[in-house]
Amino acid sequence: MAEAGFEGLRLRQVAEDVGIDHSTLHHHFATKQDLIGAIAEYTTRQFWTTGPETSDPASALRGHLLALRRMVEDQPHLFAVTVELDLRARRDPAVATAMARHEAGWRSFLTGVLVDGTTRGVWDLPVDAEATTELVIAAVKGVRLAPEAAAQVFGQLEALLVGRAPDDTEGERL
Amino acid sequence: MAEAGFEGLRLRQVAEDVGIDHSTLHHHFATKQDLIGAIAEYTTRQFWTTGPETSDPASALRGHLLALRRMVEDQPHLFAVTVELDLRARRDPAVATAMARHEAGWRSFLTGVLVDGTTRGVWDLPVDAEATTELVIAAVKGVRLAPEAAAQVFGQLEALLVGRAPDDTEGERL
DNA sequence: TAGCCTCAACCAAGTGGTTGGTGGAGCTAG
DNA sequence: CTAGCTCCACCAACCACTTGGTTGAGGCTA
Repeated sequence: MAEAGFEGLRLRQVAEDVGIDHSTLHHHFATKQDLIGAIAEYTTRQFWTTGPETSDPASALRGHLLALRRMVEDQPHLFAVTVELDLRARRDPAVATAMARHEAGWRSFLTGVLVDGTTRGVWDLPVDAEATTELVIAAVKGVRLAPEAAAQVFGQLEALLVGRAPDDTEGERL
Repeated sequence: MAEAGFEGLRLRQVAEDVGIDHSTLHHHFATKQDLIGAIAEYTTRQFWTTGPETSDPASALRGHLLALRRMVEDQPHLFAVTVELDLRARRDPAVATAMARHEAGWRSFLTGVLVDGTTRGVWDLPVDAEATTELVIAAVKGVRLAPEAAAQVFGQLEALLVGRAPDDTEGERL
């Protein structure tokens, strides 16, 4: 998937990759649609990572960004598939709902953290919670296409929001 | 293209849309590759808009963001194709070079403006030129998938960088 | 026997691409 | 004017191949 994308997704190839006949594949997934639905389901589920509990909005946001950055760098293929899914969602209702569900959770988490920070006066910038949520989501979605720039993007985003100087070479502190 | 994407791009369909036989299409574009190359060429060329000349980095950046926002809102199909191209570029060298060329120009423009602003001390935030360039590019690329959030994303980005309160309902001032 | 899981063979519907040929616009020589 | 010629855009028919999906016939374990 991550290599060929949906455009190059062939049932025979998938079957061969897992070492079975392509007709056998139909035994597990009745139609190609079902396979794709399962892919969408599986992929979005991969993002269910429970970050460390933090009551501080700033470090919560920082931790979230760091976690995303790590994921982009360590599992670029996962994000590659996500891009395919985002595109596919435009024409495939099943994928669309899976992605919408996934994104709704993400969105509410981000907005929650940002609102929390605003009420506590953590940000020293004009931060609109919803707008910033969209900004972060857009930035992450965009960086999926260029994982090598992940460090820069996340670093700068963090600097702007949480007010820390961007440096890529910080240590292991979580 | 914007509707079906590359995955659904069929020469016969394209030919029918323009009212010719599919074999005639081969008369103009020898192979499907050639057609796709032409699409990439044409699409990237659409972004050659010469913005208003400004010596002020802040308003230059603001104008750039505004122009992009307008484009996203007015020609979402154009950006839809761009997403397809970005994805295609992963496996198609021809598309990759076209996109790389286009992106290089964009990148150098952004970095130029940001560096300019830094030397003049325009930004009152820790703005790393290259990193911020990547951030802006990532945000724009991400927002293509959700044009309805364009106003929020660009507004917030502008607020963070140029330091203006995010409001979507400003007037026609250019 | 029953219930899965597996496969080879097959099918209809496309797929990109090729071939041979048609008809009209434009040019030139008689 | 017109006969002869070359382009050019066009098409119907065709080809080799791939696609997702089906069928029926085993095999394996319980």
